[in-house]
Amino acid sequence: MSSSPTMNDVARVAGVALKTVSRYVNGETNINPQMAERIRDAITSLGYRRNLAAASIRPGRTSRVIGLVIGDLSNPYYSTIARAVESVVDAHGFLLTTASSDENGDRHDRLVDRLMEQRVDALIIVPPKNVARTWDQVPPPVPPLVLIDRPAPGVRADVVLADNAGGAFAATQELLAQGSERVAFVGDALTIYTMSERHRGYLSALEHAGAVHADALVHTRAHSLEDAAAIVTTLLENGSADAIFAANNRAAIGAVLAFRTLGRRVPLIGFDDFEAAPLVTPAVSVVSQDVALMGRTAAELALSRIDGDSSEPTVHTLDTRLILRGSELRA
Amino acid sequence: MSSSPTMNDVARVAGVALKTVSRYVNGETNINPQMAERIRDAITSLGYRRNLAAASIRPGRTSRVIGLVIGDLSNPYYSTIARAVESVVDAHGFLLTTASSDENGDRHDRLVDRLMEQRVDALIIVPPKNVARTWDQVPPPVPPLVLIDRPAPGVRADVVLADNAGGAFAATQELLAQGSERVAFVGDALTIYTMSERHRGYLSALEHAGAVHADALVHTRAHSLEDAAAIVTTLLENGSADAIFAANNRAAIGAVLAFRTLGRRVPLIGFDDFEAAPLVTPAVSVVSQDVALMGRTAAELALSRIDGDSSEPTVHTLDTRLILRGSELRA
DNA sequence: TTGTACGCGTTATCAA
DNA sequence: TTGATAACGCGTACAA
Repeated sequence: MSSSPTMNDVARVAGVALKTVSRYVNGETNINPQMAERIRDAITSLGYRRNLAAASIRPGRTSRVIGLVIGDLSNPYYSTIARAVESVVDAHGFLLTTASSDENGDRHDRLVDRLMEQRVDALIIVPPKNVARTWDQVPPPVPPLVLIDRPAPGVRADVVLADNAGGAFAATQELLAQGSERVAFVGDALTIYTMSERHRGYLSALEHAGAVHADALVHTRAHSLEDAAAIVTTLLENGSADAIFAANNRAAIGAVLAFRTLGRRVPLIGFDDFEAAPLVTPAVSVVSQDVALMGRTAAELALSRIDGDSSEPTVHTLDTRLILRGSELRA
Repeated sequence: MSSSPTMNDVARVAGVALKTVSRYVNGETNINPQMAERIRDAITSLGYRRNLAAASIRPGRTSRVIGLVIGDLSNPYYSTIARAVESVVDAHGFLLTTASSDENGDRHDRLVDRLMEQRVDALIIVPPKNVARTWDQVPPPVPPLVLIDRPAPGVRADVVLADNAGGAFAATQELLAQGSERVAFVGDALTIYTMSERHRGYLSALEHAGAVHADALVHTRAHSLEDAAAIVTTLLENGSADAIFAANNRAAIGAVLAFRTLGRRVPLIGFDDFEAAPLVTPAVSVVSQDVALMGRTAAELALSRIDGDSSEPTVHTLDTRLILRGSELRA
């Protein structure tokens, strides 16, 4: 692996000064056409390529790379965000470095530090469920920061959220409107921001309709498909619930599996769409977040901060949409 | 946004020489404990952070970033690859910059150029379906290169492939073993490497069993769910096929939709697993590729090349696995 | 063990 | 319009 030709090599071969090559490479116009041609020839004959890392250490210059820290790139929710961010920043000439925290606070912090050492121009982040270090412990300067999906304590950053409470409200309300009277909440721990918001919307809809609210109807230990399926099986067998609001994907799929095993079902609405939802029978109704829009919005916020916008940080709460496919109906 | 403190600032505040700070930061041992403490204090009080971009331009030093160019990060196939690559390279201290080509050759080449200008230590690539520039047109030096999913013309690079032909052979053979006699091939254009391999395996199984091979059974225009559904509908309505080998995800899902609409079905096996496959009725049998293993293998190859391994490039063909869930059976 | 001086590839200043 | 020279932040000979 021979070493790369440098601007100096190009200058030497073209018989011009270093700075002239720099000008040519950076597309400046005030250049003699003959020199330009000599430079062009030297570049192609040497196979010269810019060294952006070297360029980026100059004062006022940046890496034109944006860092994204999410939970797990192989999770469709996060990969949709990543792709949306990539599309927007690419259109502005930025590369995207992606990193998965696995929701582990220490790992998240390590990745953030590494990205800052790499001098990314902005950080777009999904805060980990298990926060280790808070942002006020991070010494400045910190690059422009945008949070997705969840807020984080003690940060000065733009935040892009889904209307979790509103979506849960709409789903619960729809189940009640279809004649259900005891709607169960099946989800994960309420210490998770999105869960707590969805739970809030669920309670609010019950209250709004004057419907039954019993602790036995709220289940916050559905950490896996299997957990969710077991919970739903119990709910149906003891007849305590006559409809289910599944507060995330796993809970919804678990409910479908339980229905299939039991051979009977109750009205169901899930939160967050998934590939299988329209394909199962009955097709699963969901509260849909526009995940790609969340990514695009975050990317645009990051770019405008890079551009120098120093106005107060904003919170963007994006609407959710209730997609009814049949599973919300009584059997 | 004030500017970052540098090693020089730390040296000044700590009252030591620049080089001593460099030694401390790089974890060298031969350092006076008192100086080490003064340096540590200066670092925390200033909020000093290394500038890895600056470090990387030194001769013999590298960016410790690996570039990944895939088709579309929001596609589960690619995001699984990306995550697997990320896990492996992260464990070795590398960051991962991911970029989506959308299978567009020009875009792919642009991204490759950009990543090389950023001086990534290796490139892991899924060649685009529409190749624009071949690798022998890229001037050296080129970083270590690993190809995933498809070969590319004129490259010196390690390649990681799935055994597409073998998987298709096994699927077709299973359908024949279940008593089908006219197995249709529903897929995309045979100009796509993986499609042509799967088609080859399909033909080979037919020949091996002495089964019917008719041009009317081979359909290579299933570019979307809808295309596939239409093709399968026709095949069932005119009775020309009594089993379907769906050569990719979209074709398999399209077949399921057609079955549902028609109210009847024939034995079906798809290629490449998908989230909904076990959830629909009947659960869809598939040829499964270990996509994560492909990513891990590619990452390990890249790392060993970075490590200096300059042996001949290798081709790794990973086994596929036939997962039978019920859809391969006669109704 | 610590420090000096220089170079990495690039861009910016300023004079020619 | 072009060029000589000085940074940018860091690591490495080599000397002290």
